Amino acid sequence: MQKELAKTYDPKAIEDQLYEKWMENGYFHAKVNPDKKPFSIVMPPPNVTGQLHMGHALDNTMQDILTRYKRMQGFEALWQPGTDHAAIATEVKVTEKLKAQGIDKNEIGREKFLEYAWEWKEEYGGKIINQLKKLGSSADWERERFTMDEGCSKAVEEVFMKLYEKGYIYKGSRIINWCPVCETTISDAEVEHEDQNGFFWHIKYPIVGSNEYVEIATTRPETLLGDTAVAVNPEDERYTHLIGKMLKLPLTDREIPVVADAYVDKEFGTGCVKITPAHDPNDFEVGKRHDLEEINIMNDNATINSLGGKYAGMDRYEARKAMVADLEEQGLLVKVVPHTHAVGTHDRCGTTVEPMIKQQWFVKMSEMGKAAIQALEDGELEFVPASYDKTYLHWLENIRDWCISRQLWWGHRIPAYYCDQCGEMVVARQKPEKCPKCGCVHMTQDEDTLDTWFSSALWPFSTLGWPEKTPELEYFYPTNVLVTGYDIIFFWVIRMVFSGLEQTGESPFKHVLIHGLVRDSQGRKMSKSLGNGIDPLEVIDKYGADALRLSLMTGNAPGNDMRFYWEKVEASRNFANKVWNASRFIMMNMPENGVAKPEADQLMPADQWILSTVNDLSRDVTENMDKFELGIAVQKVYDFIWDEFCDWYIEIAKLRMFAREDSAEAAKSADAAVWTCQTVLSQALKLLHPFMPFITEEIYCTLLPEEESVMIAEWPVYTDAWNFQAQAEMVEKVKDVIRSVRTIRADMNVPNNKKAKVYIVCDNEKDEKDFIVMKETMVAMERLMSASQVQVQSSKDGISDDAVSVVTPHAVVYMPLEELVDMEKEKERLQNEADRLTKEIARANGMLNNEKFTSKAPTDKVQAERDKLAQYTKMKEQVMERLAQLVG
RNA sequence: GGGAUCUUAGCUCAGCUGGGAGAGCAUCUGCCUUACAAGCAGAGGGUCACAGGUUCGAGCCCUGUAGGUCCCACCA
Repeated sequence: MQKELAKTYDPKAIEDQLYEKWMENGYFHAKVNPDKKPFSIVMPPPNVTGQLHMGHALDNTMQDILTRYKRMQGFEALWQPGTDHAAIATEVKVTEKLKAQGIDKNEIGREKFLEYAWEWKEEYGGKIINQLKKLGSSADWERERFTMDEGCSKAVEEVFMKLYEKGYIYKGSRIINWCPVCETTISDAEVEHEDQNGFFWHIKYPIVGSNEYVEIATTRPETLLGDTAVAVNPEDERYTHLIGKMLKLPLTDREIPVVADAYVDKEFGTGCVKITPAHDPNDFEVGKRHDLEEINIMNDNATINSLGGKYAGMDRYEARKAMVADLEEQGLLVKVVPHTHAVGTHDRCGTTVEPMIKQQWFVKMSEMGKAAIQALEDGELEFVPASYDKTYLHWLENIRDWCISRQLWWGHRIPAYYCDQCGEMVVARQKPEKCPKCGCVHMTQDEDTLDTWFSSALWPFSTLGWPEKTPELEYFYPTNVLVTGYDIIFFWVIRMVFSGLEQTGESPFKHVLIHGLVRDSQGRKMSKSLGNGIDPLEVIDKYGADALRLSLMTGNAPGNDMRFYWEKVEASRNFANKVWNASRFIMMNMPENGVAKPEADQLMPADQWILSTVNDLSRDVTENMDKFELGIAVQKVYDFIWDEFCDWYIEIAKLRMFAREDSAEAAKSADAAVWTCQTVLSQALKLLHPFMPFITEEIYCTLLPEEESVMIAEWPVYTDAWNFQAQAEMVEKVKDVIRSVRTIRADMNVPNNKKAKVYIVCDNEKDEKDFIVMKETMVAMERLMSASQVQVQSSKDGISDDAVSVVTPHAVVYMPLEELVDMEKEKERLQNEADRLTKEIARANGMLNNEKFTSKAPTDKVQAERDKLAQYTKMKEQVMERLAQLVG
């Protein structure tokens, strides 16, 4: 019994139910299978506390498409999912939640806080995963991982130990980026530079033993308290005499030297730079070169510390204000000049970063960075699009050591232990029982945790069981593709690459498929503060997941940003509806017991044409998929289904299906048409499935009740059996004629119900024969042209002179329309056509008369041009002949 | 300061290794033709930012200019 499709397409009615079915049948689960080739993708783990946004929707749709495609191609396809603990993001949220409950994080302490954090994770961690499921994601949820689960933590510990033992991880006192609000260090990648309007304060630093002074310009006067020198360029004649002299540091009782350093730009500012080694990365370097004292003048919350004299306790900006006022009062402030400059801010909270010197843990990047560069240059790693190569290389070539310690609680704790008694440090997998130096049994673990990206850098192999040599690791690693946005290349992609290379000796993936941002309709970034975010779940609720997915995939090239439009989703939904109704129509016309595959001679040219077209389509789409041209691939499927299959083939096949009862012959023809519809549709559904999994599944299983799922169906492969070149050409000839007739009728405002006889006149036997065959086999021809009758003949004998005519490449079409024809208008139309052809002929002649073209261009291009010339010449003759006839 | 990228129809964007400019939406004209008005059939609309160059041939390759976007960068 044929199952029927609902009358209107309602995604809500099918999506959840189908997803349930897929889960139950275990289609998403991938296992080590030596009989199949592996294909694997790791999902960029969303934050446990995250909420699905358009970026996730795009990212995961692309991954799902690739996974489903490969799975259908017969690969053992693993899409490895999981979530990220997202150290600081989560810690901030948990802290805020506790605060709302009147609980102070610092009062309850680390252990208790972590309990709350885990509770939070348990409560919200599954949320985003469920949202991803709504999209149709076919990830292997049985393998879901978490960056802080036991295995991943083991991998983190292992990597830390190995890098430490190799000397790649070290602890050192360096200048780092400090966020005074989050009170933690952050890496260079987490600092966002934004131009801010500020000032240049020009300040006098008196020269000791003289009435003179040097003038320095600074954007941060409060750091003056930490100055330990003033630097000038050694070649700056204005100041050479001062080098080595001492200056009186204003507002303090300290004296500081003038040093010479090439870092100073003579042309910029006053040419004198105050040096604050403890609060500026450049000054830090200068300080090292000149062995200057490093004076930290700030507390962790960016208030001035006890070294700041009267300013102690003030916030950095408060102190700035007070100090500027004092300088002015003392006559040491020369001027204040407005100045815009780049200020480093913390990407998470927007706070201005304070450079500080602190003891932190670092990963030495030089060697691993080089390996990562090499991997790209060797082609072991490829970006799609390749333009991101430069971004990647440039970053790696300029990479600095990675600060990995964070003053947070939520994360992997650094496996370093200190002796309470002598301070000896031990880095070990297990807490040492006693100090190896003094034997003290009281060892305390380092308070800091690791940068969240330290664990996600290991994601491609930690999720597969590394450091154990698991079968999964052996089979699925390295992964094939990584899909992600360009905004996290630095944070994540690069770190995965060098970590993978270092730990496994292989790049963790071959291709990196980069996508852009989904912006709002005005091109703005979607953000909470602007309130312009579109919730993917709302889109799914209104239009279905398939419509959302299609909208995200069409008309967009890799790496490019795209804008979100509801209109586009609507268009996608309309396409879904089109597919739905075409399928419904086919099923409505399907005999109770289905149809058998017809004998080869029962297929009409039109049937062969559409089979041939879908055959070509499968080849083209596969090519695009393999090149990651997902947008182009789905566009081709869309065009095929709508334009070729629905608007032409079904319209052509309709009448044969309706005429089933007429005769035994008609029944056979109807069967052939139904079979072709069913076959072509099922092929098209397969090609569309990776993009629109739900609707294709629902239709496929209804259309082919014996089939279990389109998900596990075989991806269409080009076959010679469906190569019907000649028949395809015949159909195209007829389409030309039909289109021409329609255009003429529309131009002349001929109502649909006014049928006219149509004469197709061919001047050669081949075309005439083709049209006769088509007329005999394609019963819908008249209908598609609103013709009362179609007659194919070799001359215009018997056609009245006042018929309208149109010249097509393979035939001249005549339509006697009697009183409806305005002969003047008809002449004008023919004249326009003649003019157009004249131009075409001139163009073709121009090319062919160019000896350089004929000698240098590929022969097929030249031949194509000759063919066109011949055709246009013929067509023009026919137009002129007709014109002469009308005039005469 | 360096780099990337973009500039194509009214709007949003495609356009693969160079060989006669495309889609969706919008507009206009006919149609409720018994799968679909979330539809059907037609139509209009582009010196592919500008200027050079390479080539038989350039939206596509090269150089420069203008404008936009983004990334990186230690000019205080």
